[in-house]
Formats: sequence, C-alpha cells, structure tokens
Amino acid sequence: MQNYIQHLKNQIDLTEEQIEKIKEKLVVKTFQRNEMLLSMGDVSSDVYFVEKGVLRSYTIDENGKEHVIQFGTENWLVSDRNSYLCKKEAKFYIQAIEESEVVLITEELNTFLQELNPNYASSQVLLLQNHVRHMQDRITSLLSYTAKKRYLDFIKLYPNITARVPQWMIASYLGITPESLSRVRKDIASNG
Amino acid sequence: MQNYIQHLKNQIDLTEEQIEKIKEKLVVKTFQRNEMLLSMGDVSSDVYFVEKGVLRSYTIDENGKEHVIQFGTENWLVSDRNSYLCKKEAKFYIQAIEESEVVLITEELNTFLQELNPNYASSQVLLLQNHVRHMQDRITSLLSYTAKKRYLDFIKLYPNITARVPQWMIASYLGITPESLSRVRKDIASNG
DNA sequence: CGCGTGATTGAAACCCTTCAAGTTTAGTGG
DNA sequence: CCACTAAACTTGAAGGGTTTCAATCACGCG
Repeated sequence: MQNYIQHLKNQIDLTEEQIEKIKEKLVVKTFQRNEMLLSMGDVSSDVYFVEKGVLRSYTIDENGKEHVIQFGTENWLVSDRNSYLCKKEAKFYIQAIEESEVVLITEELNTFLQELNPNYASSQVLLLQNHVRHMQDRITSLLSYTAKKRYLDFIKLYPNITARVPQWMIASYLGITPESLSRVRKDIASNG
Repeated sequence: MQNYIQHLKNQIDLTEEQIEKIKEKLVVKTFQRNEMLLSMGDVSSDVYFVEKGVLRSYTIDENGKEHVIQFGTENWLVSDRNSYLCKKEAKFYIQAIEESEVVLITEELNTFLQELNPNYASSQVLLLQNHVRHMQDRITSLLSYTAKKRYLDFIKLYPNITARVPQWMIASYLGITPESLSRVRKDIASNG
C-alpha cells in the first residue's frame, strides 16, 4: 500500500498519525491474471488504485466489438466513475492483465479522507480534470493522425507497456485491427 | 440571464433573496458572429454559459488542421477547463458562431456560489463527470462507427444544429472532410 | 454585380479492414 | 521438463471507406 500512501501525500499533507489511521482502513486485494474487477451492468463500489500490475478497462459496442478504454499500470487509478459516482450500471469491464495488487478506494475511505482534509475534495477535481485532458488528447489524436503516429505516441505515453500487454489489446486501444498494428510495427522496425 | 438562473436552480436550492444577490454579480456579454471569446495561448478566466446563440471550441493540430472540440448552444457550458482551473495556457480557441449572449462564470462568481451553498461544489463534480461520459461516448463512436453512423448520432445529440452551423465545422467535429460529409448526407437523403 | 466562402461532384490514391493461411509464442498437463 | 494445444502474431491479396485534388455550382455580402 506504500504507493497509494505516497500518492495521497502528493495531494494533501498528512501527519504520521493520520497515515496510520488511513492504513487501518485500506483494503488491498490481489487479482489473478484475467480476473474481472468489475463487469458491465454491475454497480461499481470502488475506484481502483494499482499498486502493482496492470489493469485495463474496456467496453463492448453495439456490434459486439471490444474497445480498450484505458490501461492502468502502477500508480494509476482505474474506475467506471459514472457508475461509482451516480450508482448507475457500469458501461465498462475492468480486468487484471497480469496478477495485480490493487487498493480499493471505497466510499467509506473517500468520506473519511474528505473529512480528514478539506483539500482532498478539490484535489479530486484536479485528478478528474487531468483525466479530461487526457481524453481530449486521445480524441485529437484519433481525429488527426495515422495509425503509425498514434502508436508512436502511445508507446511514449505508456513506456515499456508493450512487453506486459498483448498486442491485440493495444490495437484495440488505438482503434485499429491487430493485423494493422502488426504491419505498423513492421514498418517502424524497417524504416524507423 | 434567466436561463443561467434556471440552470443554477436545477443544481442547488436558492431563495429569492440569494437569486437577487447572484444577479447583481452576473456578467452578461454579447459576442458578434465569428468573435473570439478565448484564444489558444491565453489563460482562461471564465467559463461560458450560453444564454442564446452558438459557440464552438476548437484546436489546431501539429499539421495546422483545425478540429472542432465542442459546440455549445443554449444552456451549454463551454470552456477550456484545464486553462481555467490550472491557470495554464489555453489549448483551445472559443468562438461565437452566431451573435451570442453569454454569462461569464468568473472565479469570483464561483467562489461566491461555493460559499453560498456547499452543494454547489459537488454539483460541479457531477457536471464534470457528465462531460467525461460525453467524451467517452465520442471516443467509442470514433473507434466503432463509420462516418454515416457518426453523423446520424451527431444530429440526434445536437438537434436542429445543422441549420445554425456551417457544414464544414460539423465535418471537423466528426473527424472527416467536408467532401465526405457532403457525400454522407447525399447518401442519407437517397437511401435513408 | 462580382467576389469569396461554402457545398457538391467526380476520379484517383491511400489507409486500413477483412478474410484466409501460415508461423510463432505461451500456457497446460503429462 | 517436454510435448501439445490454443492463442497470439504475421503476412498476403482483395475490397471498402475516406481523403485528396480539381472543377463546378450556389449563395450572401459588400
């Protein structure tokens, strides 16, 4: 849970005493490879903080096609915020790609942190804002660039992830077929 | 400013007295057709609420290509939230497409509303969350569907906007060329 | 009226997909 | 630890959707 504590410290000031109290409340869970943390249709009760491992969130469209929404490696937050905040049915699946250690940010923990430090709430807004910016970049990328450029941008954003995640999932994230990604990689390997 | 007051009432309870106080603080401004509200590189000091008219936000990518991020008609909020919240240089332009009446949600107003009613802050989070969902839908749409389907979805989301906005801007929003949109419309007109 | 901007249409080129086959890799059980 | 199998990845050829470039048409505004 050390990564999560550090993540909190980056947002708000905490005394040693407060940290101990938080640690008592933390729920840490390990998920096996391919295990589901959340399924489409469920109501999400937690936000997930990745201590170790890799998660992905994905959805299935009207044509039955799978689309990766997000990868989450160490120190990333993964959730279906809409389901979590509004208690609606989740539109996403969340799954462990490797064996992963995850801190469950329950509503109880959230309430506790909010009462502990009034700055927590506003730091949450900034995190959400950051997420918005990230999504906006992705939209602009989808509108502007070819598959090759999008892939090069992707490996800059998620360095070293190619070794940990199947290629077809990366293709899904980029919005291209696995065959296309294979050709893109071949092209990059030969021409740069 | 009536639309904005109603918008606030939908979020938080307000007494007549409070409404009068808010009205005193409201800054309403009219922008001419094509006038800029915010330019890329500026630091945004306001969020814009559209009382009447149409705004658009757009950005220009590395290749010099323009991309429409969002249209805002009556009762929509338009802003570069990242610039507004973090006081960074704006990545977007915001421009009036028609002559438009706009409520400027200044930081002063925001602070005032937050102190007036503690529920205001959490309703802001829900609005932001709604924005995230909207962006997610757009990403899924870009990944999943052909230009025709995306256009049909677009006119459902923004009914009657086609008469108020040049077609090439809609093409830009959809991520296709004006020529392609023209062909898509021709196709829909003949085949449905 | 004429100019400029926006919309349409056609033909060729391009990027990516689809389908199909073959190769490699990785996980599983003996 | 090896052998087997399924999944993942690669490669090729054909096809589809979209872009690009170029020409033409329509319209509003000075």
